[in-house]
Amino acid sequence: MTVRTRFAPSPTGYLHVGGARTALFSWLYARKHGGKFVLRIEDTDLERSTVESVNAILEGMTWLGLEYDEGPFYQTKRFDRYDEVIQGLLDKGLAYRCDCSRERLDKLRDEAMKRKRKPRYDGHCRHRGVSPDEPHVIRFRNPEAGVVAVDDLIRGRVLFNNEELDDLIIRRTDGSPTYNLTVVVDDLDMAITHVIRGDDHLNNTPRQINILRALGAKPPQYGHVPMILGDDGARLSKRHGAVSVMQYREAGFLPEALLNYLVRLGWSHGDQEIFSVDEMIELFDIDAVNKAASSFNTDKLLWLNQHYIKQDDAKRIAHLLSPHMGNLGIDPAQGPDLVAVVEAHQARARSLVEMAEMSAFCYQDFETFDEKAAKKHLRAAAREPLERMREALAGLDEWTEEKLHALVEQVSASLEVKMGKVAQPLRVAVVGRAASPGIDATLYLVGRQACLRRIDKALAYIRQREANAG
RNA sequence: GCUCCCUUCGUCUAGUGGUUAGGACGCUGGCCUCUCACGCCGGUAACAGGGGUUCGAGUCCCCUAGGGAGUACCA
Repeated sequence: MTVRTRFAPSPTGYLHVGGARTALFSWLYARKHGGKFVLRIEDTDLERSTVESVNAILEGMTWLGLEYDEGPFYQTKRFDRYDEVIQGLLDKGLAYRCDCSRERLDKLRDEAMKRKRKPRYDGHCRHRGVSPDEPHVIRFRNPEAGVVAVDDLIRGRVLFNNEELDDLIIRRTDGSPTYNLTVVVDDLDMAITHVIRGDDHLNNTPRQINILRALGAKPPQYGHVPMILGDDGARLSKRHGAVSVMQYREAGFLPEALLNYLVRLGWSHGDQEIFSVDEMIELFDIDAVNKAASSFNTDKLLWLNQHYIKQDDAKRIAHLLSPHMGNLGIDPAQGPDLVAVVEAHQARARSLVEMAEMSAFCYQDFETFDEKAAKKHLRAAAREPLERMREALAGLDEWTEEKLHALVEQVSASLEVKMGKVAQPLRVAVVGRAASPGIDATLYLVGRQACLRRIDKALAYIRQREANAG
C-alpha cells in the first residue's frame, strides 16, 4: 500500500509556523516513503474562510518548497458527497435527526458542569424519529460502551471510553456538514494512510475512528504532533511578532533555514543540527518526533539563517537580497556589483534585512556618523592618516582590493603606526560607523568618488570638532 | 469541573537500568585580527517534586505539582 499523507488547513488566516511544521512532517513522511502528499482546504466554515487565506497558505507552502502531489481539494465542492454519506448513515440507523433547541443544549451543559461531569449530549432524540420536514441537525450515533484505542505514531496507544463521547452533530440545521464528518469522508475518499496533524486533534480522533468504523472503513494511522510555543513559552500568537511563514521571508530568512529550524523543533537525529532537504527526507522518522510542545527560539533560527547565508551561493543570495535593498530605497544596479557586496557581508549578516542594512553604505552616503565611532576615531590624530589616504586614493592607478590593501599598509608604514590607526578612522569616514568588511573590500565597494567625498566630510567633521574644542 | 496529552541546561535536544548526563543556540573567557563578523579553543547551566521496583533509576510503576488540548450547529 502506498503511503498517502495530507495537509488540511482551514483557510481562516495565514500559514503559521506550527502549521508549516505539521505540513513539513507530513510532506517528509510521504517523500521518505515514496508516497503522495495531498493538500486539502477545509473551508466548510463559510463565515471564516477566505480566498486570501487560501492564497496565503499556498504562497507559504510554495516558498518553503512543500509541493503537493494532489489537490488542493476544497471541501465546499464536496457537499454532495458528504450528503450521500450522511444519508447512508441515516438509512442504516447510524445517525439520527435531532431538533433539540440550543436552550436545551445549553441547559444540559450547565447542569453537567454543575454536577462536575463532562458536558455531553444526552441522546434525547436518539429514538424520537424527528421529522425530516422540521428544522433539525443530524447526529452520529456513537457507540455507548467500549473503548476506542488510538495507536498514535507519536503518542503511542491512547485509550478513550465511548462513555466519554457523545452523539456529535455531523450536519447542521442549514444542511452543511461538520468537521468531524468531512475529515473522515475526505481521508477515506482520498485514501489517506497516515494522518499527521496537530495534537489539538487527538481528542477528536476516537470520534473519527467511530465514524470510520460505522462506514465500514479501516482507520488510517495517526500521528499527532505537539504544538509550538512562543519565545516566552506561552502559546504562539500574534504577540510574538512573526507567526506567519511569509513574515519570515519579509524579515530576511531563507526558506531552507526556516525548514531546517522547523524540522529540528520536536525532532532530532542524534547530534545533527544541519539538514539539507534531501537529508531530512532520508533521515526523518516520525517515531522520533517528540511528544512535548516546544518553544520557538528566534536566536537559533537566526543562527541557522546565518549558516545558510554564509554557505549559499553569493549569486543566489544577491538575488534574494535585492528586494530588501529596494525596501531601503536602494537600486543595486546603481552602484557596485551586488554579488561582490554579498560576498563581503556573507559571514556577517544573520538575515537578509541585516545584510541590506549593513551594506547600504556601498550604495548611498550615510546621514550622520555613529556618535561613539566618530568620537573615538575621528579626532585630531586621524587627520593626517586621512589626508594621506585621501591623496593616495585619489591617485591610485588601479581600483582593486589588492592595491587598496597595499595602500593602507604603505600609509601606515610611512606614518609608523599600526594599521588600525589608519584603517579605523578611514572606516568610520567611509562607512559612518566602526564596523564593516575588511578595509580593502570596504573601500573597493564604496568606490573612489564616494570615498573621497566621504573622507572630505570626515576631515570637515574633525576640523569642526577642533574649532569647538579650542 | 470532566476527559486526554505533556514534563532532561534559559531554549532546541541526545539518552531506551550502570554515562564525569552528551550536542546545539544563547551567554561568557581566550585565540585569530585593521573593525565587526566568521572560524578555532575553553567555561556556564538540566533529569519538576515525592514515593516505590531494583544491587543500581533521567530511563520502569504510582502519586502530587505545573503546563497544554478538547469539552461548539469552529476547524
